[in-house]
Amino acid sequence: MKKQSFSSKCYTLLKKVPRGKVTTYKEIAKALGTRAWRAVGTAMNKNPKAPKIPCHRVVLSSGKLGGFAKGAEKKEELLKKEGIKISNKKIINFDKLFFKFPKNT
DNA sequence: CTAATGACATTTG
DNA sequence: ACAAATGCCATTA
Repeated sequence: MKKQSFSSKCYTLLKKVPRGKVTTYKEIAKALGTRAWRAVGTAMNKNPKAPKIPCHRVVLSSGKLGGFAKGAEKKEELLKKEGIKISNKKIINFDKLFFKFPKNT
């Protein structure tokens, strides 16, 4: 397993996101050194490790929730439980709740 | 290998 | 500001 699939890297980064914070597909892709936001979302949809990965903490770069395999409504509820305030499917204090990945590990 | 798909992002009207 | 159209990259058939 020297080189995991692109999706596996996304899950790894996602697990690094602390509870109560959120990240965007674009940031993940950028952290991986790519521009495949699309592929990131596609990878999340597969979500082979559903409860193991906080996929519900990933939102659109616009600050909106985006989509969710179990339903966007469910995702909103989960984020609210994390302590995140949401209004009209939009995250409040998004820039404050936004978790950015470190450049060097 | 080629074509189609998708939990997105950016630009244009 | 919002909606629609276009572009993007990796995965799947």
